[in-house]
Amino acid sequence: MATVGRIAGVSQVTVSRALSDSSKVSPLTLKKIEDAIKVTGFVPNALAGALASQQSHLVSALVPSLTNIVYSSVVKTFSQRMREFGYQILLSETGFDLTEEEVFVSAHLSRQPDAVLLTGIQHSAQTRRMLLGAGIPIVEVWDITASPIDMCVGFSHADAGRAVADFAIDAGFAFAGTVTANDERAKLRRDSFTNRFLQNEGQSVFAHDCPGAASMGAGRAALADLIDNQGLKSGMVFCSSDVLAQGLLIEAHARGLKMPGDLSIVGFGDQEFAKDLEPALTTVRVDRELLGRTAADAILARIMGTESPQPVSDLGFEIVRRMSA
Amino acid sequence: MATVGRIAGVSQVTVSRALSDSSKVSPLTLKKIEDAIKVTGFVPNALAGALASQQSHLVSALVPSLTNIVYSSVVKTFSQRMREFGYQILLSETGFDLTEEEVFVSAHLSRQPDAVLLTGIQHSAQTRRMLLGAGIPIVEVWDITASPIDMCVGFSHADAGRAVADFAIDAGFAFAGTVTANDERAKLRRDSFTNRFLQNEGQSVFAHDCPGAASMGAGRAALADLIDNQGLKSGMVFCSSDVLAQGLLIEAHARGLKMPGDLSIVGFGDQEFAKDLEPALTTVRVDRELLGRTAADAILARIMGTESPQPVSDLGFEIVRRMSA
DNA sequence: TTGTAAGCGTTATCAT
DNA sequence: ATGATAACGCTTACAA
Repeated sequence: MATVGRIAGVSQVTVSRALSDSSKVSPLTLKKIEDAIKVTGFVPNALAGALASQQSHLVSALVPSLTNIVYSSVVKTFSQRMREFGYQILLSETGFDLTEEEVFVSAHLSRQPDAVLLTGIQHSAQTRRMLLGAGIPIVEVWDITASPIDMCVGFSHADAGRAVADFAIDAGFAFAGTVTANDERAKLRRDSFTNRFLQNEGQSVFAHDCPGAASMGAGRAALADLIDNQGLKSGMVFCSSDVLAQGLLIEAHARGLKMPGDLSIVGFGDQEFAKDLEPALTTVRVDRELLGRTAADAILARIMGTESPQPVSDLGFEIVRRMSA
Repeated sequence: MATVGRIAGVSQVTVSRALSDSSKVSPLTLKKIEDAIKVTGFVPNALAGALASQQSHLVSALVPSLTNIVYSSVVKTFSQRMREFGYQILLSETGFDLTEEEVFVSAHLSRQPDAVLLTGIQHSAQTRRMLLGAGIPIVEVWDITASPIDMCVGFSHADAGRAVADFAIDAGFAFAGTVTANDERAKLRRDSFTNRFLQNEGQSVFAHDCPGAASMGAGRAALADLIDNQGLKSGMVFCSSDVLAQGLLIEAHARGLKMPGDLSIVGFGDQEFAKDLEPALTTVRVDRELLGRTAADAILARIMGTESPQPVSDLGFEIVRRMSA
């Protein structure tokens, strides 16, 4: 900046002003400064700027998985919205591990982010403490709780599980199955589904828990297990994700099963491909774009300080009935 | 740090030393400092540290899409590897747009990253200039060129297209089709496939270019177009991604087509689900984990300065023959 | 082993 | 409208 100033014939501060608010310098000097910047190829040092202004324009985001579109799509809209306001995203993958998350939170916080986006409402005590101590807007997404660290935007997984159970009961199923990936929120849905189903007419629920992440292969294996080992003969199976459900669909096809005749399948997430499956997948829709945007807006509202954002926003969900169930 | 020092009864520098290299302070003072840190809940300011040391321990990564697993899986392994060495990732989505990329490069560079990861070898002149001027390791992934900005790791898309054409010729197909998403590298594969196929026994190539990103729905629509509008009756169709190929598979099933009998389909990427499709998908395997790790290692080697990394590494690809072709 | 002093490249506060 | 000066919170000589 000093160099740019020297070339433009002004002081370093004037260059700083020109860059942060061009209306604060005269048109003539602005022009000279712009020229000097072009000549030198000057790129401002945002680190120094952040240090001096106490505003990093950096937002930290922690997700369980970068490769799971369910999470990455939220980050996508979140990033886009934050970017409109000049924020960049420091992104890390915690892998569903609270201890890892703690390490990342600490590392991210040291970069002085202006806000933090977390996935889920389960965090270690130390994580909560650090976050609270940072004194910046914190938003937890994908779930809701009456006592967020700061703010949260999501929906009730317990409600979702129950809603699918009611759907199954209404459709007259006596038997059901669950196929669940290794994800806390998925387990929550599974449990509330099972409880509700059994409390109402449901006779029994066959359960298959996938050891790792959701994948089509895991879905195929799950249905094979349910049928071959657990003796599932008919009914509706509730999968913790559309990808898993797709695996079941393929395995069912391979076994010559009719859907929904012999077997009904319900997914979760309503990913783009769900409607294009054969049969089209009945699933639970969650508006992930809205999730990301709402999270961003909650943070922005707090940063701008104009409107005080509501601490918890329940975005709900919707069962989309298609052909598979 | 000054506060921590005061409590521990030492100066601020000593605290800095204790944190950066605990062996540089006496065990006794180290203990006192550690206690003081615990009491105060002190978190070092990485911004100030980076400003002073000229080392941000931040690495910038630019990808076309966050939600396309093909790119996110590379970022995943890249991040993991970089993290082992204490680097964090500033990630942005450029959306296949060179002008957007330029804006992001400039924004990222202002944060003084220690290295940059770019996707592809096509960049605006201004982007190249800024990157070169930054004087840090730059690695371009997913493609190779004899003249990278700094380093590149990937494979030849032209070679891949030709290899699939040869595969088609060897299998005796006279007719072929291409289904291509709106991605420069995919178009490159399509063109070299088509040229090679026609130069050798191939009679004609039906082409469907998807307007937007790859999706299952786009794949279904593509096959419908190829058959209903373009008159494709048989042959092998080369898709620019496994997701697209999956869409073709589903559409073909829905039309009662036999595969590979009536139609043969080849995907690209060998995503996890490819082997679990019905029929299992013949596709081109690219080792994305290796890609991410190699990119990270190239950067690390340059940063450490011990071994001088080779500027371009060709990781190749492999046609995985399964049932669909 | 520890401390002092200078400096990293900005922004903020006051003057002028 | 512009400039001088002091932070911002660290690291890196250099000194003790």
